[in-house]
Amino acid sequence: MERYNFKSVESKWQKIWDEKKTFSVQVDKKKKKFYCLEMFPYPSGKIHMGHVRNYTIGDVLARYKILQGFNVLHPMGWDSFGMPAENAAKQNKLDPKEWTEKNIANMKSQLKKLGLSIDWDREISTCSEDYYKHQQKFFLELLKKKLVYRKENYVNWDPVDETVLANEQVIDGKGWRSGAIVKRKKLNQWFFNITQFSQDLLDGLDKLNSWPNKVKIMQKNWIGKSFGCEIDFKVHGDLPVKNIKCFTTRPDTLFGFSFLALSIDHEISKFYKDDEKFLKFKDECSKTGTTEEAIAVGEKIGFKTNLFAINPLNPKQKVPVYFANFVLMDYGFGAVFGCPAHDQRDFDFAKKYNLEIKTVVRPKDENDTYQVSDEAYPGEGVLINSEFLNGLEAPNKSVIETIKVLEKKKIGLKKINFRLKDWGVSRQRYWGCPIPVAYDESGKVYAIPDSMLPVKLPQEIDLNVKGNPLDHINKWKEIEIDGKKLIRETDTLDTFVCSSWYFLRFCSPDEKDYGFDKEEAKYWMPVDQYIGGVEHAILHLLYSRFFMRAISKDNEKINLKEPFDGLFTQGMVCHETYKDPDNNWVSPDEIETIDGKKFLKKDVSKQIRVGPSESMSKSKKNTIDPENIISSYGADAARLFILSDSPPEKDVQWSEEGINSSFKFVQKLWTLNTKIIEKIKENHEENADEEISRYTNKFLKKVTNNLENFSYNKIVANLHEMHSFFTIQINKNYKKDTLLKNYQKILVAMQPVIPHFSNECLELINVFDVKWPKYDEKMIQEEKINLVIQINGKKRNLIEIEPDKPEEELFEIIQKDEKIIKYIQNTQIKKKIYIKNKLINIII
RNA sequence: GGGCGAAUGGCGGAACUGGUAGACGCGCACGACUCAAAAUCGUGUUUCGCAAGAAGUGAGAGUUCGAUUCUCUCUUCGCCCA
Repeated sequence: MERYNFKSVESKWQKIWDEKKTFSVQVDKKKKKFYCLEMFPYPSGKIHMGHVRNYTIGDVLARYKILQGFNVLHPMGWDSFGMPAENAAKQNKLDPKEWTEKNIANMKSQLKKLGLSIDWDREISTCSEDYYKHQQKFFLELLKKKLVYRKENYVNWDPVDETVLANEQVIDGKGWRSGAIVKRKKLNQWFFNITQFSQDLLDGLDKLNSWPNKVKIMQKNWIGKSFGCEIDFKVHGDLPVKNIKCFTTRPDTLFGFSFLALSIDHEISKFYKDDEKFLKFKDECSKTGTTEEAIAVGEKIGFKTNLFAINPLNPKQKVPVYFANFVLMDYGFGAVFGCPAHDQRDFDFAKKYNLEIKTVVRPKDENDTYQVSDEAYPGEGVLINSEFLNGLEAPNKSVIETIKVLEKKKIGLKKINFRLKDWGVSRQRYWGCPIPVAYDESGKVYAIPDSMLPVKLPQEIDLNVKGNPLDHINKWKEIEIDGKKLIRETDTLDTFVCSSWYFLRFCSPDEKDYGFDKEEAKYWMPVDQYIGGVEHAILHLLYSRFFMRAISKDNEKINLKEPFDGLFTQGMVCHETYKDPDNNWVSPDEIETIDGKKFLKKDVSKQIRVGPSESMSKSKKNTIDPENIISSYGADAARLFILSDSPPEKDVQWSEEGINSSFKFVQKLWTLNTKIIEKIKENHEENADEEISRYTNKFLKKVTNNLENFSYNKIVANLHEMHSFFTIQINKNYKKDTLLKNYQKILVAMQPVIPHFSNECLELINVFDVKWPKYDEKMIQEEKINLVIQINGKKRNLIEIEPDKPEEELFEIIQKDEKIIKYIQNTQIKKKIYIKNKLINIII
């Protein structure tokens, strides 16, 4: 028997798909559309296993939907702006564009080898002028709509990459790419006014029924809506300041007030701009990052002012006003009132500066003499030591009551506050989309006119300069608009902007005048199923939701809020980790297995320690190169394995044994296929036709359900079961037609998972135009049913019965059953429970 | 500290709305083929027990005729936020 030659079969079908443009689609209003999209990759040079998993999952869905008759848009593109290109170019003295294009070409050929059902005619790359031209137009549109603005702001400065980082790009006080400790720096920045949509972005989550709950919760927490109160504190002192505004979610703890803390950027700091001690303090503060986490972990330090604030509920009480490093200017008003007893940061601060710690909330099971001692008590309870507020349930009732009092006295105002901040999009980098504005001498902003778009990136640049390379190219910077000499903006846009609308561009990638065509976008949008890593749960997905709203505002071309109707977040690909005796990481292909133990290939005296399975990473050397896997096992085997071992939303463990087993399974399916083709040549009248039809229908039902529920791992199990069934059944006799028709359906059902194999086998039986096979519910009804017999809820026997037998009849059978009789003789039966066609439970 | 989720054989994982726990795969063991090995095929594989049987889904309780599934308490782990 001929072995299955995956190499020739896979390349044959890939060529056919390419040449016939099998997956190229057009708007067709007669057909229902399905937009299947996986998060597009950054062209780093090579695909990794994470890509293989992501795109295989998407491909299974896309192919299934195609078979179901949908008009499926399944595009692919490149998120091709960003720092790795610039860094690589710097190191190797290359052009970032060349480096990127080379990577794209390589990755594209790798992806093609996976046999994906991609419409490559729609390929886009965010670093191409065709793409970023439209992005610049969107920027200017947003500028007109006042959704983009410029302000001077403290930013997270990455001293290694010499760029500004968004808060969410700072992890543990370090830059997400460089790992360098982040510093504070004041810069003029462009911002997207995402906060204008805070409430809308929050409300929209409720309607996203096909999104994972956890992602919605993460976004909700990120938006961070809180209910509280704006309080206007009266202040005394030797500065010309009368009031300080604060926002607080806990106005009910005002009787525990012991200091007022200001951000070092609060406007009051202007009075201290020549105070050396203050400047020293400010310098100290800038060493702590601006992230909430850095502030929570870092030491709380303060600088005492000459001001005193008055407690609005207790005018006799005066408390000191400090500048403190834990207060952020962009939350609330850059001022917080300190209640040390019930907030841990305030507590730490009060301890350090010897401030009063007055307990005003007691836990429910304590009495009124309760006092906070070693740490703050931020929990629920009852108000104490708070005069007319005493006895109120905190915080639910007490907050509302206190706000009422403050509003009556006209010193406070009920207020909703959001944690979400505006999105700073300026990056001091070359390899990004230029921001299409210019400035005159006074700093006035001028939009670059439409006729001068796109603002192209200059070529032949020197990347080995400090700061932003664009800043150094005067020839490019200087322009003239309407006879006015202006200087261009040299910052480029955050690459998250590029990925905030690429799904729109896929609808009409060749549209010249605008980012998308009205009719095409109307047909294809929204994305029906978006698939990607959960690491983008907040940033990319929230930005895209914002951008969709921002573009839609006052736009006759589109009016859509949510770009992604369905979302699926897949798990990571993991692999065991290995270390040699000297504690160095060892890669899997440097290892040899002897008698179940692992040794270093080049020195077998050195045994390898096997560590836990962890997400594949270059630093731990536990990566597997997909290209090697595909060339030695084939794309179908790789697809089969990456789907088989775990549900798609969970992490999967890559293993040599696993891919090997999938490879063997494809061979086994081929052996079966050969046998079946032989068998089809025969025709018998005495037959097992019903059995095989029944099985096929059951199989199709399972596979269909598993496809609908993203239980792709179970489809692989279904295929194994099918293989065992047919391997045994093929020895029986069938009518030629019955066998052919059933087997054909099974081959089609394989198509989403192992498309090359399926197409090849279908071709061998001369089937070309296929649809997703429907199963017949009638054929699934069992002719015999296994009835469970329980005594006191424990299974004691299993009998085979015809369905829908009357209860009394069953009971008679059971009473004579030898396994059951010993339990029920000489005892009284208290109760019988009968679940039709399932079980009988006898209680004795 | 808060939120979300998870915990099932040696391992990855099945079990639809409470109704046969352990599908399917890996690994392992035995057997067939072979001079031998690899490959392939077959059989077995939760634990204890020769067996009949008993126990068993992180721990403990509860609801129920019946709980991996529902409720409560706890433990451990993961992710996100702090």
